[in-house]
Amino acid sequence: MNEKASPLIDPLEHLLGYQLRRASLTTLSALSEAYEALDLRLTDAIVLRFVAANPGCNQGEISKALGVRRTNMVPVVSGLVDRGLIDRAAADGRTHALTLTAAGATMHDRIDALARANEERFFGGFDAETRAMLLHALATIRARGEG
Amino acid sequence: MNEKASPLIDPLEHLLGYQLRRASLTTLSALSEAYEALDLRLTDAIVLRFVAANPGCNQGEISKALGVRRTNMVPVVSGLVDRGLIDRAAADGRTHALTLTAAGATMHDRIDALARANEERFFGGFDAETRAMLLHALATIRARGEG
DNA sequence: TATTGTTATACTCTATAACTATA
DNA sequence: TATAGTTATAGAGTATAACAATA
Repeated sequence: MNEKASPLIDPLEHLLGYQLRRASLTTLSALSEAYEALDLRLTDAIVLRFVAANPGCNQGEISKALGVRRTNMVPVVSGLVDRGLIDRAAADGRTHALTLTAAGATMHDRIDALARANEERFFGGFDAETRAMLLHALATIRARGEG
Repeated sequence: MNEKASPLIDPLEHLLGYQLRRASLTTLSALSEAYEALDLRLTDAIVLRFVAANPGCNQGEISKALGVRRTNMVPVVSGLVDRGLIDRAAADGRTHALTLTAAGATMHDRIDALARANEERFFGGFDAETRAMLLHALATIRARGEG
């Protein structure tokens, strides 16, 4: 029969938007698999990072920064509180100030180590100038969507 | 009260993996909105492109090329057949050869125009050398995930 | 009146298991 | 035995509407 390795012509090869998606999925699925060892999803890890960087923030602020709906933040934060990784303290009557617990801080260190390893795996082969250029290009692309 | 525009420190700003995701979502959601005028989803458009570039291919080959499960390809192809955009002809007893109908070819032209406009919007501001560099970097990233 | 957090809900996307028919 | 297509289903992710409590 036909034994060609890749019998199809790829009409998307030159489309930057599509290649951006495939590359993004590649790095994120690898990171997601790494986080499984910590029983965390990507969003859990991102929220822990935000709380670590912004102690006392509330979940509405995190939602806005991540560009996700307020409603979808609820089960994520609640889950992290239930697991004892985040502490939720009443700030005013309707806002809760979020901070990492000691267990959350330990988890954050593990997250950071896995994320750094993932960055090294996928981007470590590029020199500093190329990485800076990539970062700048990605920020430019995002700005073109928001503007 | 606190009137800062962005009160949160973004701990993900330097992470290429995360910025890759945000940039990818930016370009894809814009393209997805553009396709709504044609009543097509992103996957529909991609499949039409593959059939256009590879007349006579089957849906298993498309699945493999796109990196999606066989099972999830079924409703996509069936929907395009039902809408008269793709023709499905028995090749052997279990394989169907897919080709574009005349309506499918017309739709493909519209898809291509919208995709080109989207590429121009998000990547047209980069010079040819930068775009080539981006494309090469993205391919390299993907290869590091598959290897 | 606007904002924060919440519940309920629905739709899309993606993933697995199991089945039929065919090579 | 392996492959192509399919069905049913379950899990994520993401969307909207509506509500209570508070600013």
